[in-house]
Amino acid sequence: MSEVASEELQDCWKKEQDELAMRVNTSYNEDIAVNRISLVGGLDISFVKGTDDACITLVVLTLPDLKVVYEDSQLIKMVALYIPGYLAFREADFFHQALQRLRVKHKEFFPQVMLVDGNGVLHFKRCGSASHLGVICDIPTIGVAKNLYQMPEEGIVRNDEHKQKVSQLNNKGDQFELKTNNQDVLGMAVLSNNQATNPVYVSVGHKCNLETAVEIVLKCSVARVPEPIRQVPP
DNA sequence: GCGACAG
DNA sequence: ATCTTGTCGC
Repeated sequence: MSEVASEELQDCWKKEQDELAMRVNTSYNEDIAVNRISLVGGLDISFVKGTDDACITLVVLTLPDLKVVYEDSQLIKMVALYIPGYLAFREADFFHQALQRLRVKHKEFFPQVMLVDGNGVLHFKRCGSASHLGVICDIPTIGVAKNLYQMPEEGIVRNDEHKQKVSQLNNKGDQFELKTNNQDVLGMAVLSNNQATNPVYVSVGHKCNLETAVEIVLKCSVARVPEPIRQVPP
C-alpha cells in the first residue's frame, strides 16, 4: 500500500506548488503554432492491478500522421499517496527522468509539446500536473483530463447545467468553456471524437494558449483520448 | 463527523 | 489507477 503523505510533506507540496504556479506561462508561443509542430509527446502511467507497481510511459508521435517514433517505458514503485490536487507530486520526477533520457538518447525526437494525462491550469492553484511538469522541464505542455476536476468554491462543478452542455456536444470539435465565477476561462470541454458521448477536459499546461492547446488535442485525436496519451501496447 | 476530489 | 459484456468499427 502507498504510504500516507504526512501533513509536513503536504505543506511542502503546497509551497512548491505556489512557487511553480507563479512560473506558469499561458500565453501564445509561436514555436508551437499548430502548423509548425511535427513531434508531439505524451505521458501516462498505468498501474499493475491492485499494486503500487506502475509503468511510466513516454511516447513521441509525428504530426499529422500520428506515427510512434519513440517509446520509453519504465517500471517503477509508486510510494506517494494520491491526493486530488497534488497529482504531479506522485509522478513528475519519473516523467522528468524519462524526458532526460530522451534528451540524451534521441534528441532529434524531443517533442515540441507534451500532452499530459491530467489538468494544467484547470486547478485550484492554476498548477495541475501538466503545468507542474511544464515548469520543471521548461517545455510546452497541455493538460488532458478524462474527468472534470471539480472546484465547487469557484463554480466549476458537474451539475445539471454542465451535463446539459455536455449533452449538446455532438461532433468532433464541439466544445464549451470551463469558466469560474469570476469569468476566468480555465479550460475547455472538447468532444474529441464523433462517437464519444463525454468530452475531454483540455487546459493549458505551460508555454501555450488554450486555443492552440485545443487545436493540438483535436489533431491528435482518433479515439476519445488523444493518441499520445493512450495506452501503448507492450 | 460526512461527502466530493485529475490519476 | 483497477474491476466489468458484448458490440461496433478503424
